[in-house]
Amino acid sequence: MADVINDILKRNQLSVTDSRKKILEFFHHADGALAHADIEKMSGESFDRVTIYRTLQTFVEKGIIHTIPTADNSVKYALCKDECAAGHHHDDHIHFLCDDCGTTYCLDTHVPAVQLPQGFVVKRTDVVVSGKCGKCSN
Amino acid sequence: MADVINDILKRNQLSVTDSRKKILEFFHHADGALAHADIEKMSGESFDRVTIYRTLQTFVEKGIIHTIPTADNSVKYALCKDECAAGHHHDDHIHFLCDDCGTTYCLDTHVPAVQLPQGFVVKRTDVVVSGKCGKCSN
DNA sequence: ATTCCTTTTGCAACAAAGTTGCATTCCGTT
DNA sequence: AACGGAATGCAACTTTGTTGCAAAAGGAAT
Ligand SMILES: [Mn+2]
Ligand SMILES: [Mn+2]
Ligand SMILES: [Zn+2]
Ligand SMILES: [Zn+2]
Repeated sequence: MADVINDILKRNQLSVTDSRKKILEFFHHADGALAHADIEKMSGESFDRVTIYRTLQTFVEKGIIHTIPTADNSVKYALCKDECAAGHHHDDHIHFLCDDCGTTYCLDTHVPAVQLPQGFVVKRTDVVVSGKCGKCSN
Repeated sequence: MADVINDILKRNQLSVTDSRKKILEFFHHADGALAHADIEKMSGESFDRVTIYRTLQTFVEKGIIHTIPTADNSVKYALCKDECAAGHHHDDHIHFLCDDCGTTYCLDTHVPAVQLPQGFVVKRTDVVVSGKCGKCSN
């Protein structure tokens, strides 16, 4: 486990620090996506708020995690499953936000190709579905 | 013009106030979606920041405008073209965010039906595409 | 036009979220 | 062990969003 974490950081030319290891572990243990606020709560007094901001930013830039837009002004983050590299994300899967339990899922469904007007160039497509997840719909 | 604005408010059982008229006009004149910050800049000293928050919230509840999630933690708002009523939005079109000019477009393309795992119930689907718009891609 | 009641607004105070600069500490290498 | 660059913590600050309450405005009735 510790090896996996270590590897990810080294592979991305990032020095292995306590905060980075801890935050990466949070993502690995989490069953859904995490918001900045989630990490802040989980970490308690371990490290500074600012460090979390900077770490998340670094991870996104390196292609270790990706962002998930939500309708309520709260970006969430999740591990990139696909082979994402610095500056080149390929997280073309759809996301699901459960209105009940609040969990954000990365689903295996690929985002569909969308039809756009003449001249529009697609860089990124986000599909965010909300409703009730499997656990909450019964 | 003033009549149209007036009608929308009355139809939704909202009293016709300066701020509501002005904000509705902003949306009608805008070629794209507007963020809270945009409206604040446009209105100058006309009315209070809090009024803008409350007005946007009211308009969303009444089905006059709808929200558009973005990856950068800034919700945008646009007029509902479709027949949306209080508590029942039907804005099932996709959105496009231009990375160059910042404009957010409501496109006429309908959101696709997405395949979800067993037990997942869909309430809302947001498709947000980003890249370069027609004006910026040349 | 005046009155009356309800809704909306503005203000102030506050809370939460995010940013920046800089000194200190830590990491990786020599 | 020592060094240099990168990461962290802290403080100060800005921006964004929320809440309570008194004043003002809107709409309906007289
Ligand atoms: Mn994902
Ligand atoms: Mn729209
Ligand atoms: Zn759920
Ligand atoms: Zn553009």
